[in-house]
Amino acid sequence: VLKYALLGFLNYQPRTGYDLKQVMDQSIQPFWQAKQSQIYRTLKALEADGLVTSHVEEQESRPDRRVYAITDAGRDALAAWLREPVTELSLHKDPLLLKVFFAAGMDKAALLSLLRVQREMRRQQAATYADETRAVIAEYASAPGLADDARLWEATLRFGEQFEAMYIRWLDETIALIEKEL
Amino acid sequence: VLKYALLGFLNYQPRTGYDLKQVMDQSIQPFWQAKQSQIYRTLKALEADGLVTSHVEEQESRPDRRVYAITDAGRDALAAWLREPVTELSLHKDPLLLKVFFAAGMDKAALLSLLRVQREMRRQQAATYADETRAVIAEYASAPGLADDARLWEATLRFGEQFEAMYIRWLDETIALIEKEL
DNA sequence: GAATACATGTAAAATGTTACATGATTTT
DNA sequence: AAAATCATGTAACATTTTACATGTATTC
Repeated sequence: VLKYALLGFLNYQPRTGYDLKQVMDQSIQPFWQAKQSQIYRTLKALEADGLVTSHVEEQESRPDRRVYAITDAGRDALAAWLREPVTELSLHKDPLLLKVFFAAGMDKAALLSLLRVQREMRRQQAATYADETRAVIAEYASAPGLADDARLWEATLRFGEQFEAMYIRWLDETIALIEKEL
Repeated sequence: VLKYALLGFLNYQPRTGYDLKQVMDQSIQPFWQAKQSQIYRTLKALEADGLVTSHVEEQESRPDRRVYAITDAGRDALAAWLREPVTELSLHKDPLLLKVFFAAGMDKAALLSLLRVQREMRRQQAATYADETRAVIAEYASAPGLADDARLWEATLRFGEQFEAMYIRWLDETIALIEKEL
């Protein structure tokens, strides 16, 4: 799937692996993530498949950049993927919830601490979406002809915000439960 | 992390790889999943590390079962993991949201269909949690001495339910947005 | 008669993470 | 002067998924 995320961004403009990592972290982070090294590897695979091309731009005082651009075949592949139905549910893997599930044998104070730390991290993440991610989207949206795109970007950002809000509500509920009843 | 999930279940009672797959799918599915083959492999790794032991039970007319049991070292490893702070945010990877993000070039009707299919899948998942998962938890909770455990199991189940409810709300919102404004 | 459940596993491919490697520029 | 950021990537390792492989018993 990372392939299509990269094609999606390259469909707007050519970029380097480094650029792609930046823009992914600033936009689709709530529902897709990839490490730098994986992005480089996937770009090579895309090039081998003829879905992108690349050329090296020489630079002074910085390493040369390899800039990738989408090809017509790449655009076709992206469009085909978008049309494909999504038949599976997305999966969430969460070590914190796993710990809560098995926490009966645990010290109550330790469990509460785990939940409170997580609450702070979630609050911070929600703030990042509300400030930074929203600003990045607004900036990209200012380009002409991207009004429809921006509407959809905002919709996905709202998903991230609502997810964090739900998570924080659940943490508050669960902290209260443990304080009172366990 | 799967290691600890398996240790967590084996800490209640010995089980086979097959059993573990069943119980995982019926309880922690909202926040952890593993394939059968991965479970078998991880059990072998746990045995090599001395955290579980196994013995073969012969059966007529069915393949022999290899039953795994947790060791003292395994219990220690589980307890140590539970105490470890969770420093990272859990990540959600969702191809549907990725498609929405890049859907500007897509046919409006196709996008709406994608969202409506997802809505039905989420509704179904929420129903499964409310009926089946809740029943399985209630059954396990009826065993003596598991009242505290059951409280925590229910808390994690509520997370699953609230996640699905949030997702459905977001889908309704987004479907309405696209119908009206795009 | 076909599908599902029971019950086990291996092999290969794909995906994801961590560590290594380099070196300039900018900030503290 | 040290640390962080910009900018690029490779290599090794770990995890996860998919496909293959086998065979009985029970249910639809």
